[in-house]
Amino acid sequence: MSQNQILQSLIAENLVSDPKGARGRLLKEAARLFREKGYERTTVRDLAAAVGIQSGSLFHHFRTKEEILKAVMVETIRLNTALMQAAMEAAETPKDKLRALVRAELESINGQTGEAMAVLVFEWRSLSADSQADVLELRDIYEALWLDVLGALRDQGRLLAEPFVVRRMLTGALSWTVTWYRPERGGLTLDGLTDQVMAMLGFPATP
Amino acid sequence: MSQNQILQSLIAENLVSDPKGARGRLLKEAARLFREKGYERTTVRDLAAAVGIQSGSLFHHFRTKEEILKAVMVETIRLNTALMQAAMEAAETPKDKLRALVRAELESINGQTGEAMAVLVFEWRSLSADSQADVLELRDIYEALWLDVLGALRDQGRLLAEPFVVRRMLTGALSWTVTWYRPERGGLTLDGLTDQVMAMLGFPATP
DNA sequence: GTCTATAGGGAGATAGAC
DNA sequence: GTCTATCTCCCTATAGAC
Repeated sequence: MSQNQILQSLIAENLVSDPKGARGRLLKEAARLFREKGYERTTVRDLAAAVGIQSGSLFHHFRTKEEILKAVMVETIRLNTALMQAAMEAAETPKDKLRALVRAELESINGQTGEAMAVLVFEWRSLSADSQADVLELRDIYEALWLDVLGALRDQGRLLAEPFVVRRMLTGALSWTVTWYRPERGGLTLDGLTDQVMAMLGFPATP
Repeated sequence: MSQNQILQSLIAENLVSDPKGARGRLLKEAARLFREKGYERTTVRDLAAAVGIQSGSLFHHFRTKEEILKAVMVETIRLNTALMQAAMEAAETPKDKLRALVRAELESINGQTGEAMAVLVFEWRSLSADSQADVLELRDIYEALWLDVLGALRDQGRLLAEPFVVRRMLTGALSWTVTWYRPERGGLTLDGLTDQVMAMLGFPATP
């Protein structure tokens, strides 16, 4: 399945909003603004203006501003879990699966859903404790994918560190790329960056 | 020089505030609150209450709230640059120097200055563009230390990836530990965590 | 150097017309 | 489903007394 087909099927199941609809467009703009200015500095007036309505009208779609933040995060995790699963299925060996996961996460962070992924990392504290608990449940599915693959590499003796530590280090390292990686400025492509991450972990690029 | 001696000499040079003085205590509380609730959600009333004064009195010490954020960041970088330099001087080989840097940065992030280090990472966007430029200058000195060591390892053929990419990955990975690493809960000591990071990079622990 | 009091501005959210 | 109008609250920062 292509990335677009995955998105379409999630929309059909009502797990993520159609980016063409009113709700989907708002969430997309919200992700952009939250990433750019931070959740707190983004006002409901900013959000409304970004989709061309008045601030009062927002509250027809969402009860509170925080509900918007939560929706951005929930839909992002749902989409990316599906993308990761698809990326892994195409790979055969644990090493190839790891590469697929790294590549897919870098793509999530630096591609179309990058703004929402950055929000997930940097605006976490702005989410209420209750909402955090809900979102964490979804995250566990996603993390299990990684731990399986890293565990297999560890069993093969090709990974010297503990899988759960490596996963947490990679979470930080890959998320952080959003602050510095600029593919459009030339230099490093997404595949090149993936090669660098694999090389850092001791897996030389196979040309 | 011990860590405490380094701190004392920076205080003597007026490069960081004495934690016992009024300014130093405020900055320490500010770091704690900014880390806990975020800069935007922390009010000047919160800051004042944390040191037992009224909000209006704060503005006798700092002209604006943002000036407090900037001071937290500047003093943190100054202290940590000095700590890193000292940590490196004690090591001989590039590998040992890398370990010393990793250990020192993990200690900065998870030790006494951890709150301020986390603020540096997570509240960056809350700093005005002008202040960001000032702080970035200080950061360059700090980063050069890392690139020298990673470059030496690369020359030795013991590092497969590009030094500047590895440094950025490590910045993310090590900063991220602040969100999950809890030494007091047992399990992993700071040295153990350092070993894990080194192992991840392909340098087995030497017992 | 700290206090009290308050100015001045925006913030999130609501109500009811269309 | 969007508009206008507005409520209420709380934020940063200032002023002047002590």
